[in-house]
Amino acid sequence: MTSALPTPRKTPTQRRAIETCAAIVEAAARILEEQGREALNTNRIAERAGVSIGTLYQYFPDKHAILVSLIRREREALLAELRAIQAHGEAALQAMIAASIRHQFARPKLAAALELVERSFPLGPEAAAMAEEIATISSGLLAQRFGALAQDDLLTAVLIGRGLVNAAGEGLLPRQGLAERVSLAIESYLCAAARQP
Amino acid sequence: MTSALPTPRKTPTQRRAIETCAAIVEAAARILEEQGREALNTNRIAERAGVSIGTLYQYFPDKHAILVSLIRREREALLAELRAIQAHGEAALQAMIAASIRHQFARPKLAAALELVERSFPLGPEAAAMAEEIATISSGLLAQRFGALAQDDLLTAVLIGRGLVNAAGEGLLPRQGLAERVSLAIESYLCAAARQP
DNA sequence: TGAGAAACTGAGCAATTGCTTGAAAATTAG
DNA sequence: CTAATTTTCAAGCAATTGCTCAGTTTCTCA
Repeated sequence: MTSALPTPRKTPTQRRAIETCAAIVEAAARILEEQGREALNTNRIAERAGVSIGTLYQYFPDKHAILVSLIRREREALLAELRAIQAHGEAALQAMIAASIRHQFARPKLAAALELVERSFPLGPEAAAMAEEIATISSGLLAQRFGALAQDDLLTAVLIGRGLVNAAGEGLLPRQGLAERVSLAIESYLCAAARQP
Repeated sequence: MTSALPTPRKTPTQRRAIETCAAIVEAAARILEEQGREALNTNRIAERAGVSIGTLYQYFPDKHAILVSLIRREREALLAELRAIQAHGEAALQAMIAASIRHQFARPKLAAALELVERSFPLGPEAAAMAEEIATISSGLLAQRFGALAQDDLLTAVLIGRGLVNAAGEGLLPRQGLAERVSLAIESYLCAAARQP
C-alpha cells in the first residue's frame, strides 16, 4: 500500500525519475524562452520534455509548481554566487554587479520571462525566502561599503541596479559598459543620499 | 450597403454604442485591478460591462484589441500632461516626475497590471508610438536640463525614474518623499555621467 | 529469477476559452 | 406611421486547457 495520495506530488528516488523531473523543468524553461508565457501549458511541457502528461503530474501537483521549481532552480544559481561574494570584502560590490549581469545574460529571454511570471502570482514561501535573501545580501554589501544609510535608500539602490540589468537584458541598454553604468548609478545615488538628511 | 466585414471592428456612431465601448474597456480595467491578468477573459469582460458577449465582438476584433485600447486610454492621459509640461521650461523635471507619480498612484494596481501586459506582447504601432513619444519627451527634458550627454545616459536616467516610480506603485518604496527620491536618483546619475568620459 | 515497487503511458474528461451567428430590440430617417 | 439601420442579445461551437486514471513497462533486490 503506497501512502502518497494526499499530496499528488511524488518524490523521485531512481535516477531515471530525477532526470525526468529536470527534463520537465528545463522543457518549461525552453518554451518560455522560445514561445513566451502564453504558450506554456502542461501538455506542451510534457511533449517537449519527451514524457507523457501522466508522468508530469506524478511529480508536480499542478502547472504552478513547475514554474516555482524553475524559478527556484534559476535563483539558486545566482544566490550561490552572491553568498560566495559576500566573503570577498574588497571588490564585493563590483563582483555582485558582475554576477548579476552574467546571470541575466546567460539566458536573457528566460530571465525576462521569469520576472514577468514572478510578478504575476506571488510565489510560495520557499521561493519568496530566496528572493528575500538575495535582497538582504545585496543591501548588506551596500551598507558595508557606504556609511549608515536608511533602509529605503539601500533598497532604492538595489532596485536601480536590478532595473538597469533587467532593461539591458531586454536589449534596452547596451551590454557594453553595463557594469560601469550600474556601478555609477548605484554609487552616485548612495553618495548623494548620504549627504542629504 | 455596409462595407465593414473585412475588419470585424465596427465604429460606433450612436451615443449608446460609444458608451458601451467605454464600458467594455473600463470593465477590463476593473478586472485587471481586482482579479489580475489571468482572470481576464472576454466573457467576464462582457458580463462586468453589463453587455452581452456578442456586443463586445461588434466593436473589438479580439481580446487583444481591448487591452490595446485600454493601454492607449491610460497612456493618453499621461502623455497629455507631459506635453503640457514640455513648455514649462523652469521646473520641468520636477513637474514631469510629479506627473508620473500622480499617474501611477491614481490606479496603482491597474498601472502595474498594464505594465506586465505591455511586456508580454508587443503592442501595435499606434500604442508603440505613444510609448516612444513619452520616452522622447522625458529624455528631451533631461537633455535640456543637463549638458550634452550620450543618448544611453539619458535613457538610463529615464529607466531609473520609471523603475523607482513603478516599484513605489507596487508598495516596495514609500510614497512619502518619492518625488525627492526619484529626483535625487536621476540628478545624481546624470551629474556623475557628465563627469565621466 | 521473479515479485513487488517505482516509473511511465496516453486516451480522454470536465471545464474554460475566444469567438460566431441568427434573430430581437432600440434608434433614426423619410 | 413605416422602413432601414444600428445596436444588442445569448445560445452555443470548436478548440484548448489542466488534469485523472487504469493499465503497461522498467527497475530493484532477495
